[in-house]
Amino acid sequence: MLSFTEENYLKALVELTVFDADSDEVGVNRLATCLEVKPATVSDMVRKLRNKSLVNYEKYGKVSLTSEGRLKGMMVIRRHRLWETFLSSKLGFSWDEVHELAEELEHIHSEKLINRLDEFLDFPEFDPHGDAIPNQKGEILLPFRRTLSEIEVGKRHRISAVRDQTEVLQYMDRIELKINQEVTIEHREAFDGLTTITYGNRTSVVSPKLTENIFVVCAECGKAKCSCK
Amino acid sequence: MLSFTEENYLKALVELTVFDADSDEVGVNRLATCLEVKPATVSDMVRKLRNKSLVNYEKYGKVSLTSEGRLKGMMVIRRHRLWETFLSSKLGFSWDEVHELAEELEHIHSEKLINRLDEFLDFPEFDPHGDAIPNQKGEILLPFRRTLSEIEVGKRHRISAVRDQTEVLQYMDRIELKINQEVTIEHREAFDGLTTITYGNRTSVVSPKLTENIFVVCAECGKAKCSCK
DNA sequence: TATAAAAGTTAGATTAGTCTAACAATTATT
DNA sequence: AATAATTGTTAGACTAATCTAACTTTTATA
Ligand SMILES: [Mn+2]
Ligand SMILES: [Mn+2]
Ligand SMILES: [Mn+2]
Ligand SMILES: [Mn+2]
Repeated sequence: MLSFTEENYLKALVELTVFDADSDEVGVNRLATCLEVKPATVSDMVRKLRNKSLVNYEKYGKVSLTSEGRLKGMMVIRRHRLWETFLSSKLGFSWDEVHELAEELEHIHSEKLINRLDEFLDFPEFDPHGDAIPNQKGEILLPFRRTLSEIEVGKRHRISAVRDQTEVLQYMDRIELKINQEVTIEHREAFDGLTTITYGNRTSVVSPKLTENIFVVCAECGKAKCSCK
Repeated sequence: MLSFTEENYLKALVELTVFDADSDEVGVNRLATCLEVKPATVSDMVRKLRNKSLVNYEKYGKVSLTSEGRLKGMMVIRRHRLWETFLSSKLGFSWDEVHELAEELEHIHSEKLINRLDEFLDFPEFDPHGDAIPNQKGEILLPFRRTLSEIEVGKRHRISAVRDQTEVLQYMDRIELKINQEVTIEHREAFDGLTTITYGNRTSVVSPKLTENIFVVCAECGKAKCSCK
């Protein structure tokens, strides 16, 4: 049985090498920053995870997940996202409150519990932030993702997901920007990336700090990578 | 914030000094047995809990809860019993499965979560084993309890609660003995305590190992201590 | 390519929770 | 009251997860 700590390392590795898909391996420093511990701590820990066949790693090399490690990490994310969905849809928590609670709940070790919860929630596909929920086998829809900071001016898009960070979510609440809402970029300032967006009957000027955390798809075809005119 | 371990010590102390109410203090050995650790471990730990003002204790003396310790312990039990109720009533787990899962869930630290859960479950008074659920203030109905092994022959009683032990619960399922069922003792063998009981349209011979774990009240007045003829 | 910077490792310390083995205090029994 | 049994404490060791400080390897740059 894995400890909370080991599970958090595997979860972070999935996030760094599967979701943020530039590379399927990652350095010790990067992992340390992400987990908010010192590189020395990570060095020790990845050796331990290698001995359990959960990661590939050798001294001074990069770290990557084995298929077993990837599955274990994916299951932590499945639990996290299902609990977030439960808290939001059944207990009425707002989308900026659920992540912190799910950080604890994700470590409850019972496959039966999580599958029953999945059923109770009617097998949701997405969590409250628009992130896909891995299935029982650890499989997940991994769409190519594009952020509001990358798309061209003038074309209608729809918000599909948001990075799960309290401040982002609370800010979006404040300007009434929601998942599934259609958004158009009116103007993007080359100098500092300040962006004017319209949505519903509103117009807002927002910074890259926000637009980099919002994922969108084409409003017409529903895809992030599309060839609609 | 208390660790899992500290919470388990407080929970055990509530069980030993509040529920099993012969005395409001307990020795190190007893506590050690109950927690399945060695007395040496308990000696260290209770000193630590005393320094946090959660227990009263001095070297070679007995251990008892302070009011703060009692409240903290009671809240662990509140969480445990609410999660058991959730697992049973919403996720369809059987009464012999819920305890083990609740042992993990009881350590999720969020008062807001547990109060929302309470509301979601419609403020249940009892968990699936008939145990009262402490309220938000840590108050609990503490009925005088009498077991099936103690009551007189011939008088009708009703099962109010069962000690939460997997084997007991599974055995009761097997002989179709349920909470709220009316039971009469037909005969109790003085030699070994073997007891013949009737309930519904059945008769069973059961041992003290079972009857000592089943709590009953008078079928007429609903009290454990009654003067009905 | 030589050197500087960045990335990564190791050694030694710390904290929480546990253990065993030896010892000390309290309580029960003759 | 003396002795035995029970109960409880202490010292020293171990594991997991973390840190700091010193050191080494790899990578980037002049
Ligand atoms: Mn989250
Ligand atoms: Mn976590
Ligand atoms: Mn229980
Ligand atoms: Mn527990």
